[in-house]
Amino acid sequence: MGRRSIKESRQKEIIEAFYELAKKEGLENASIAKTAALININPSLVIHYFKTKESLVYGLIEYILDKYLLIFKTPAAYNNDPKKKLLKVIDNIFSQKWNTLFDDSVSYSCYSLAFRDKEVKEKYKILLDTLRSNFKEIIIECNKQGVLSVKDPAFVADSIFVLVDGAYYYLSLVSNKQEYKRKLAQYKEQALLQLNFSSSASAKARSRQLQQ
Amino acid sequence: MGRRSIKESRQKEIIEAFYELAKKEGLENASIAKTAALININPSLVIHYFKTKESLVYGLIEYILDKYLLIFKTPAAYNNDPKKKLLKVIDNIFSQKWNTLFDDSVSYSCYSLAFRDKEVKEKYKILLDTLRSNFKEIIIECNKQGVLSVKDPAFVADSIFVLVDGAYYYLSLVSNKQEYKRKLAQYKEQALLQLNFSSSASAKARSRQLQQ
DNA sequence: AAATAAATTGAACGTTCATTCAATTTATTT
DNA sequence: AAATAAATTGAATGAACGTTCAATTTATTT
Repeated sequence: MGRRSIKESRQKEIIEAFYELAKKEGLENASIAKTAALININPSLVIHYFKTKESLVYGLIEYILDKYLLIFKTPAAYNNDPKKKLLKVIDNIFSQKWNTLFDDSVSYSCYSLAFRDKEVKEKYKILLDTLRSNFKEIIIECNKQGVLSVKDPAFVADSIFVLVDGAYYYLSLVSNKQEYKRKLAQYKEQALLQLNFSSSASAKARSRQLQQ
Repeated sequence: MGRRSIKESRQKEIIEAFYELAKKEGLENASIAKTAALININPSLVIHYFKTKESLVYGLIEYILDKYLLIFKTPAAYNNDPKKKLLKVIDNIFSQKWNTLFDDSVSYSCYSLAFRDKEVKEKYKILLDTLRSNFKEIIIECNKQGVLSVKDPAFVADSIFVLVDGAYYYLSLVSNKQEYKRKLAQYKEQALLQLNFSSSASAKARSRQLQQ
């Protein structure tokens, strides 16, 4: 009896507000008071749902890490077509949506916490390993169906995510839209190249380049 | 006349203390008061040399960015031997010293400021471009001397730094020392592979893998 | 020794912070 | 309608923050 609990939805609402605030002003400037003001609630209500600010930040990190897995979201129709699935995942990774969603200071600020917080470090490690593992599985599926013949799927999956993380590290600093677009396309091609998918002529030229 | 100014050395001293503090407690928890306490000076002396905390952070960023260029520091004797120089630079990048110097939360926290601060963004962009450019020049030297035949030095230089940044993004989360060492060696080999330098048998195996 | 200017201190300011606690409101059950 | 429990508020706390300003100390020059 008593009132129905809305704990989970309220927590989510608060985390989302906290995230929006952190995007605008930086994680280091995102406070409980400002978060509460953003959604017109009392600061002590935030404390009621997250006992400390620390646990609010943990909530934010889980929220962010969950979003990363969205890159594997592909139409159900692709489930029996691993090649389509693989290409869609790569599209997701190098899409404009993905950029604007994850090229932000909040991700890097949260990541930086891993250096001083063992729990955060483990969570991030698990995520990066999960991303690689999921990708590896798709490659293996492609191998089975004969649309790909990658000898070491785990190695290539790792290589591609290293490429992705390194690519965005640079891309996030590129202000010129033209340059951004060009670079993004180039990195995407390099990813496809690692799988021996490659469409454009320039990609083939680069393939020769890399193989000297 | 009057007293001799020690502005520059004092500023450097303060920045270094601020950096050490930020390494231990995180940039977001590094305050002027704590910095002053660390070197036994008055907090207002910090303000005297850096008018605002913001400019102290700018100083920190410049301090950090300068350190990155140290990877190009090689024995003067290598100046006429670009191959040795190139290999030494790669050694620097993948060395333990480099790791402990730059695998820290402060670097990522400072980097994250680029998303909200145009000046910081430009400084980082210039640094990353400088790293690539310097590396490219060494490759070109190697080409000239016939010890390398890289067709697109700029492209390869970019690829290698993307690899480096992506590699450390993952490596920074690896707690297991064995795994760290193994992965670091693997990424180093991948860098050498991009240049068609490759020593070990496993590297050659991977070369075949990548070229299918 | 007097003049000078930089180095340094120390007290004080208002602001924001996370967190506490008791009180009140609101929805649901009996 | 009474009981119940969660939702929410509001006031208050002490600590830390960045910054100010005037006063003092210290080293150098004339």
